[in-house]
Amino acid sequence: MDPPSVYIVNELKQGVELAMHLKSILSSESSSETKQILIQEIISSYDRAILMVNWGDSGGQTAPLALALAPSTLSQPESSVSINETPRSHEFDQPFHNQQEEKVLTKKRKTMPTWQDQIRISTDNGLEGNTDDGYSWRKYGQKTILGAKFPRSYYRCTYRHAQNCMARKQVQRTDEDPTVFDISYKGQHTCNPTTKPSAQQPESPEKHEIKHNNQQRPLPPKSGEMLSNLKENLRVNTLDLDDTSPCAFSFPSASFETIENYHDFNFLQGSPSGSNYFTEWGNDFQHYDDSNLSGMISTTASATNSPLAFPADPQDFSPFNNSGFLI
DNA sequence: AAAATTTGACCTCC
DNA sequence: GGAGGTCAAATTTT
Repeated sequence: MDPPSVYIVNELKQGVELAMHLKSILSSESSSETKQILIQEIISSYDRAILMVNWGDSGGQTAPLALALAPSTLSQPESSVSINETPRSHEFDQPFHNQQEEKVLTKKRKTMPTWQDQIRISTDNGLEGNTDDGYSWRKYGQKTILGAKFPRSYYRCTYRHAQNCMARKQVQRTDEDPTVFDISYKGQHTCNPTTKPSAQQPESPEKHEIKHNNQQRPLPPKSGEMLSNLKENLRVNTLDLDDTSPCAFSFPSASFETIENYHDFNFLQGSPSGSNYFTEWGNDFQHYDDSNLSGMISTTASATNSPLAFPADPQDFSPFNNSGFLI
């Protein structure tokens, strides 16, 4: 489904407005920082518009999460979000009902996750806690990665067993900037957010590395709140989008059902292909690598003191809500 | 005591 | 065989 032109027009209009704003302050006393922000916003706005156009040409595939997350308002200068379509692999294994069956048929279990898409989010002040996405996660592993200075941590939804929620994410501090974290999401949250404790959720990936600040904010956040957080903390950079064109916009169409709640991306709704992920999850509960059909979203984010809301999973088909963040 | 994290072992893929 | 991902027992934290 193509994004309605109105969205594209809005982005372009915003770009124009921002440019005008910038023009008006160029000769003023405004700090160079403010100008920089405006410039970045202008660029981001146009980038998003371009993305939308490209997306529209991509044959009905959904746009990347980051596109939806792209803030339409000025954001804090120190934050940034960039989208990286980074097809890491292709996750098209056949769905199996159990591991045995899978072994019999293919002898392979797809342990290697297949991260298909990557969104880069980064903020400046490298404090932890900023990447809290509103979901409750349980760390289940850590691995040193070849060539990486810092180990990668693996998390799964706290409600994995209680609610068969197979959502996972991995976090890795980037080599270049220790204050920046790579956060990749995989799978969908099938847990019912409304049943989650309203207070205290562990969670930010980084919390494991630095356990001091601000953790425990109520979860899951209301969607409005999260959107607000996003807008306040992130800036979108649409770099690298074209590098991986073959896989760009490869999210299952349903992915945006979550996102639309934040940005009114209603045009994503009703995509024909999104309805069966859920079933697979339910049946294939036992193996860890079941999210063949799901797109992977990864973000690079450095934490800040302010919690950064981020939809961990764009494909939440939970019958309870579409946003995945309903209270 | 329960929940969460740590960490070495195990598994699968390349 | 190596790398990355996950499991699960041990340990730590709440």
